[in-house]
Amino acid sequence: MDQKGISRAVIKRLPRYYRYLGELLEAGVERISSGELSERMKVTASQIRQDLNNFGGFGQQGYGYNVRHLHTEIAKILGLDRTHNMIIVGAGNLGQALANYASFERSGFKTVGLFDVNPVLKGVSVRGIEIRMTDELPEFIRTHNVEIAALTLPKTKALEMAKCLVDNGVKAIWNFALTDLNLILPKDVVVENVHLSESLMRLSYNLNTYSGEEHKK
Amino acid sequence: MDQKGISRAVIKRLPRYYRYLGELLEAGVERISSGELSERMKVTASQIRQDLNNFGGFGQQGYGYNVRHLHTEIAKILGLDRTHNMIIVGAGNLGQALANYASFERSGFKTVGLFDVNPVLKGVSVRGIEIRMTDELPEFIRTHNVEIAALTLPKTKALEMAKCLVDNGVKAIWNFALTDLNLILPKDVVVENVHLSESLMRLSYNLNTYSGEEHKK
DNA sequence: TAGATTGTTAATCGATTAACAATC
DNA sequence: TAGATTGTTAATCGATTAACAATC
Repeated sequence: MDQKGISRAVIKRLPRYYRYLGELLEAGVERISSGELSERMKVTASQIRQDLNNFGGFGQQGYGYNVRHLHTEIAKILGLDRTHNMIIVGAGNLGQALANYASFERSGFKTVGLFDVNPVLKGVSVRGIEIRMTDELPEFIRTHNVEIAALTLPKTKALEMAKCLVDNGVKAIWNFALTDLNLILPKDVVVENVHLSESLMRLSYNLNTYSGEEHKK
Repeated sequence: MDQKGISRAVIKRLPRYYRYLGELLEAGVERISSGELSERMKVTASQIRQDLNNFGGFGQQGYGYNVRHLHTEIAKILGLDRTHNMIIVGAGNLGQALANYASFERSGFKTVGLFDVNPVLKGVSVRGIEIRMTDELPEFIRTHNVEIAALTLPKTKALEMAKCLVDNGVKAIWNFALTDLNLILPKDVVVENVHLSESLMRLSYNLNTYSGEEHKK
């Protein structure tokens, strides 16, 4: 259950495997070989086999992989076989957008609370979740078994809030603020960054570089 | 101006350098050495020097890097020295959240239009931008010099819409839909994916793996 | 059994780090 | 000039791909 020393590159690819397997499952496909999957996903079959074998022998020689089984196993690896309670801290546009995203719930990420510092938002409901003030956070975290906090606050407030969350038992931060929380928080707190403006800059770089140019290869 | 063959890993780091340099600039720091910067950013000085030297010798022996100059140069590399017109296709929660994000504008990404298929949204304004119906897209793209389209539609509609956008001259897609557009679009169209649910799954994996465990090193 | 396809080892490729000569 | 720090080459490390023996 506890896999250590698996490279970040492998982990990054797992959700994509999971997605393709889900689609195959829906399409009623029972088995798939690494070769077939590699064609669909445009990666090498070798990579698929190497990646999966980090976690165990999910396939069978001469047969390939059972789609349903592999899908279930990857779900377990990613922790999608159980529910994770999540709160969203910062009920601005982005925070509310996340609260409205029903699809996270389907993967087991349940939004149990929505918080903000702005008193104007107090009591406003988003998809049935009432916005609370941040002074209620410590108690709420303890009483609601909160594991994950999505941080959708301006960078100026993010660091202090992150510390507060961690002090009160939050184990994972989904960080949308443009600051490197991981450099400041205890090492056992998991941080996943979504830095939208950096993503947009990479897009812009590629636009600069490839645009107008004939694509080689 | 046209850098070819620069690795994706380097590009991924550039926006972060840019951010740190911006902060130094604001703090009034004039010069910085790779060693000093490496300490702040928790990367090796070697990596910083290697990365920057892909684009030219921005430093000076015995002195280090001039913060303002380096900041400006990275901006140029990332294409932040000019304005990019962007539209947002899909005016749901996420689309509206992006439209409200003023900070993109500050980096030169200007939201000039907001589109949806839902007639209920027609004419609604978000931050002064009126929501239009998607049948107006082709003309709008041509007349407004649109380079970038943010795709914030459900996956089912994303592919068809992406094709339409590209047919009408969009060169870059900022893709929030959970589908691999890059596998289907022409190779000279730039795609940058923001797959939120995959990000959340990686967070969940790490939560599974590191939680409770004493951190080694 | 013969054919297919995995699991796994070995080879290659690319990215990171270390070292140091060049030079401001 | 002496000291500092870059730019760049060489060494190391890690990730990807290829190959093939194991096996269903």
